[in-house]
Amino acid sequence: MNYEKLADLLFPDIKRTPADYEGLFPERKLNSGARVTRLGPSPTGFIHLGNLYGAFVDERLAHQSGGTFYLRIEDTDDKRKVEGAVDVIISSLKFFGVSFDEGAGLVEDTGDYGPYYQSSRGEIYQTYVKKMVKNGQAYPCFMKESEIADIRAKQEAGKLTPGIYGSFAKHRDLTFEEIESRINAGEEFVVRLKSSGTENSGRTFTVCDAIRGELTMPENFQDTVILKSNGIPTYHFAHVVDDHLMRTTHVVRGEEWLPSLPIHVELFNALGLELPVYCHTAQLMKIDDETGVKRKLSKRKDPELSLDYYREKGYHPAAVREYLLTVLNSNFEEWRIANPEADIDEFEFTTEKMSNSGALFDINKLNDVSKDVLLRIPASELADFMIDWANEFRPELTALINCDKDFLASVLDIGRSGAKPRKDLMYAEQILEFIKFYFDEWFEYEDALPENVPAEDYADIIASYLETYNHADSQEDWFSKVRDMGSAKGYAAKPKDFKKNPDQYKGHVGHVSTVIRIALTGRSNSPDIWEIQQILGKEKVIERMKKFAEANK
RNA sequence: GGCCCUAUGGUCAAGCGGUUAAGACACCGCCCUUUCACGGCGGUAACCCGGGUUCGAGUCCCGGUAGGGUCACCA
Repeated sequence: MNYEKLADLLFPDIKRTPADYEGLFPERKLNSGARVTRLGPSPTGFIHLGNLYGAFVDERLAHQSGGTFYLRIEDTDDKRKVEGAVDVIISSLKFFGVSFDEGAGLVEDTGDYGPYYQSSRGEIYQTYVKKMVKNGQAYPCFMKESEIADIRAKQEAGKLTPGIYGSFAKHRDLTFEEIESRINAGEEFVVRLKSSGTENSGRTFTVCDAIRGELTMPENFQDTVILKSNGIPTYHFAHVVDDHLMRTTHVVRGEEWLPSLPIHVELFNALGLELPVYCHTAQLMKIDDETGVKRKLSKRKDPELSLDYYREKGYHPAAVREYLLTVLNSNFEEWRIANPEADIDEFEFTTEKMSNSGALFDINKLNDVSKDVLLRIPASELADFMIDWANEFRPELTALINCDKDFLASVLDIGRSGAKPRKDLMYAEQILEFIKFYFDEWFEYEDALPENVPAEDYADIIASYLETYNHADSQEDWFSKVRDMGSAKGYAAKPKDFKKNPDQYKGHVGHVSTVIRIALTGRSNSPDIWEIQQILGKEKVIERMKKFAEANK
């Protein structure tokens, strides 16, 4: 077989050689130790927490080392393409603090290693495929879908390893004349790798994975498709060519790629290219609602794990990032405890500290992390965040959107200063519930009055309260008035007194406060009454008291 | 089914041949306290199983078992 002639027959229009591209995309000029990483999403228009988790690794690795992080769109499959998906990917990631230095962009690509859409790189891939054909490392295969299905059926029946390899690779040794006549007859073909491996050869290879350490695997023996009949490569081939030409140093991807690593290694070797450092991340998992079984996050099944879901819920991006980092690097929490105020970027992220078993997504933990993260964000910023959130996802919340920002900030800031700050705030939707009673539009009596307070006391307590109410009172003065008023009506000044002698009192000062609290907030639980009153203002306080007294005459 | 990865409390996890087997979240109790939250103290709860190697194994080796992943002209 004259492979050179074959290569020209298959790719008459490809005039360049790999060497040309080597010159076009020279090694990057970066400091030693700088890492080049990439995110290679397929534009399905859906991006979930697991994607962000992976993207975050790429981003940290590159930016921590003074390297480059770029975006490459892996759109080699038309069926998966969704209009506008790239915009969603870029803007979602950006919202969560992951931004690219180079690559596919909203308006246009940036960077010297493009194009960054695989669909625009056909000629490049074909140049490398042509070289492999020329070297006798790849061959055209004309098998039809039905033929392949038949082979598979036979293999399954005979309990053989499925796939196109060895004697199942029927077109591996077609003669030049046969190939030529099929092509002249207009037959479609794919190009397959002519694997140098054989099944059960016992030959293995070893690669060093930055997360998992040394991995030893059997050699590949499948004649995998590298170029589809439409002239676009499969993932395997595109990965090898692109990550080489774009000079990626670290390939971060999910562990689901581990089984195809032998293919990639054989391709790198066949092309005489250096292997990147692989970082196969463990997947974020969840318990399947129906089966109760732990499994990796799925695009279809888990819409609640979509990044949009967290945006809609109103999780602050900093909280999501911080949560992801606690899952990603086992020593992060320790570091955070030691450096409570430090910027997240100061944490030194390492692949070695990454877990290699799949972590279950834990909403409890996210919420807990979020409380601390929000505490570090100034109230005015949180006010902006709330308003932005409402504008985007809850436009019907006009009372919030149009409220006075300073007012909102003081509402959000309640009890947050001091040695033991409150940690009430987790995410926008929850915060909204938490602060709703400040707004007349949403104010309502949600909770029941305390049982031990007789109904005839309700209005009476409020009336007495208003008699002595002085908005300028200090917190201490205010409370001692409440206490005195309660005592006069037969309520213990201290809860302990009531507990000791429950028969001597109607209740204790806490019950009296609860009546006031409900009058003020509609709820039996709230932050400090005095502070709320200060925020609401004198008129509003009196108005609410009167309203309550009226309703409980 | 073949191959690959993984295996410490409910969850996330330290641990690198000798520890009373950390810590965080969740849960429970107590304290603080006018409610709630915060905070403090305490508690329940774990090395998948079986063989080796070793004076000694969560830790090393070999078998199982379980879970996950993967076996496309999808990525």
